[in-house]
Amino acid sequence: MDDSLFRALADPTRRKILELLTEKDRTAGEIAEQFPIAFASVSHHLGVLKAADLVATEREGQFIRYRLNTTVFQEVVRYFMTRFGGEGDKNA
Amino acid sequence: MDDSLFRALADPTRRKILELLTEKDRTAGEIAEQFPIAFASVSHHLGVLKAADLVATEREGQFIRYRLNTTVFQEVVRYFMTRFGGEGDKNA
DNA sequence: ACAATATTTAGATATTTGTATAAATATCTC
DNA sequence: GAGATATTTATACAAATATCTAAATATTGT
Repeated sequence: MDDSLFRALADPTRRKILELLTEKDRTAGEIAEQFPIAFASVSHHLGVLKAADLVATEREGQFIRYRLNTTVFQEVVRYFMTRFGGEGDKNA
Repeated sequence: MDDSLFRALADPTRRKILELLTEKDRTAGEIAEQFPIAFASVSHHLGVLKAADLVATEREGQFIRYRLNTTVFQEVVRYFMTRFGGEGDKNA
């Protein structure tokens, strides 16, 4: 299991970004305006998430649209279920 | 979802400790000797895991025995499944 | 090509973190 | 209680990280 994945998940801002992307795909700016920190800082977080393959991007004119890469989340779930008891899903 | 949980999982040594505890409960010393770092450093990691409630301890004479707290792992799985697509288990 | 908008990259800084050594605490045995 | 073993806590330090401001890059529209 890739180290960058868990490190990416370790930051609350990044987890919040992921949750925002659960609702719908968003541009970098739309994401950034949800946080009290500088745009450049959010951009850094987006880079970390992308490096961990948790999100993917697509340019759309001037904008860059971010979306979740759900495949990787399935890998995370699989990691936990296979290693730490497969009963975690019974009443999820 | 608690921040300490994901931060605890972000370190590869700590994840390895958790995997060791999957096999069987172990004392701090048994865990520490599996790693090339100082005992005190492993002890620090154990403290982080315990603070995140990922492991529990029980004193056994001179020894302190560590075991997984599987409940918390189920919470992690639930976190991912509810937020990021519940299909992650289909072929786990 | 220029100005405006969207986003990332670069450089700087303060905080956090992983590790080490040394000291402290707890338990056991004699 | 003294000495041995097991473990944690304290302190220090180097490396990693989150944030900032400023500069750079990319796209659009005039």
